[in-house]
Amino acid sequence: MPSERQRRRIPEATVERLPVYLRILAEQADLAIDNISSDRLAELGGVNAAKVRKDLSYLGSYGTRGVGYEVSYLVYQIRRELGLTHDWPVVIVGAGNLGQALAGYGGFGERGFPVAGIVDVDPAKVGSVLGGVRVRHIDELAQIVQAKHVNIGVIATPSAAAQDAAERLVRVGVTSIMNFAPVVLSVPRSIEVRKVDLAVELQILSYHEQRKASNALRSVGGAATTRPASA
Amino acid sequence: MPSERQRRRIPEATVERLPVYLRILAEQADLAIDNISSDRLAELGGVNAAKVRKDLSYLGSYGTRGVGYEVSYLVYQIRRELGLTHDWPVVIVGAGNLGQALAGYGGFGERGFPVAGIVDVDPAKVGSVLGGVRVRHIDELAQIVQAKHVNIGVIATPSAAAQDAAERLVRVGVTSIMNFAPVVLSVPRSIEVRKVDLAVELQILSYHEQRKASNALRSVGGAATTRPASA
DNA sequence: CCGGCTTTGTGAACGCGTGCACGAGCGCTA
DNA sequence: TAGCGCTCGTGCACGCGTTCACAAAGCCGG
Repeated sequence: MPSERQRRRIPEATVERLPVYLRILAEQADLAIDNISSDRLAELGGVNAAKVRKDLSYLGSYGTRGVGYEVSYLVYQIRRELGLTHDWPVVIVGAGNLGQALAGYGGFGERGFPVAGIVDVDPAKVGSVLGGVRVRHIDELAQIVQAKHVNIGVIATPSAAAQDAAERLVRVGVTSIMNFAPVVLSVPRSIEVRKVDLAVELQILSYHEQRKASNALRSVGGAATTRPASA
Repeated sequence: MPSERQRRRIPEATVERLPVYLRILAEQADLAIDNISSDRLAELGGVNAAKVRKDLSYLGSYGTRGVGYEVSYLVYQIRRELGLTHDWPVVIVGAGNLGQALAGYGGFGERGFPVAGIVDVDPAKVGSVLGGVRVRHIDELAQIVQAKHVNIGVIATPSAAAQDAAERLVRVGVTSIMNFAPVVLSVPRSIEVRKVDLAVELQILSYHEQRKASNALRSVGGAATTRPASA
């Protein structure tokens, strides 16, 4: 008999896909679909069916052969594994353009990540209200984090202030950081950091665009010299 | 003699790191540092030195043994490879909270991705000005894309509208898409899509937080039963 | 109750990315 | 000009992630 909580480590690549499955499954549940095959889930998620099955197998064997997976049960299992059985309040550092948009974006709270607070160094910004949350001074960070039991911090400051923001967050006990500033943060190894760098994403797209362009040029030039006679 | 343009394909993993190197190198150039070793670059970028050298070797061999890399030349080479020798105008679809923040965020233009236009379906939003760009109706998408030679589109719509936005973008000739909506887009294979899903990022952090918490619990419980007598 | 159909779960092979280790090459100094 | 120290470039091995392919297992119709 396998141990009930065989908490074997889940590969990082799988962890990154589980939220996608979860969203799709939740949508299916809303459509009153209570059973789904790995094939269908793979199609909706844009991935390989074998990968879906292997990913889900890390949670335990919750499928039924010949039938598929029970949507609601799978939703429950994924939510449990991702730690989404309760809310994770987040604190946003930086009330500039991006910080304001994040605070105003309702999607966070809906998905279990309510904005516990937003702080800024600039006294001029303190006091204004964004998305129902009042901007407070960064010196109140510790108080917010402790009062609301915040574990996750979001850095939405300019690049120059990001490292300082990270250090403040770590100092007050935050252990996970989502960083929007285009800098490499230096933090203790125990702190989990996810970076979201829009410029990097655009530059990757640029690379592929440039590649398409130069390939197109080459194939035009190459066609004249390498095209077979009439095959 | 190796061909001058041995355009061997660059691994995707490397492509994703080149923008980071580029940013660091540009910073070093601003500090009047004109030479850098792979070791130092690795340290600043938070990666392995061997990886840096291997990544850069895909661009050609532009380093000098015993010395390092010439910063300005490397900047030039990376920019060339990423297709950053000229601007790539982008068009933003969706003038909601996020679209507004993106348009207002100056970082795009600075880094070579000027906002060529921002469009929305909602007539009430059309006409207002965000970050110096007037919001136009989505029916004008084709006109904007053609007039400004846009190849890259940014989807900042609600989930329900994202697929339609993607199809419109593809139809008017956009071939790269950055998607902020939490949905899997269905587009032709030739279209490059990068997704940026904030909820997914937070859920990944949640997983690690939950893991830390359950590990802490287990080690406390386990210590009571498994701690050796006095070893 | 049995045979066929469907779909899961997973062993195994493959390919990509990472990191080590070291030879090759360059500059500096005496 | 010779020797030395430093750093690049890369062959190689290892590990992770992906995918195929198939046996195991459940459902259903006759």
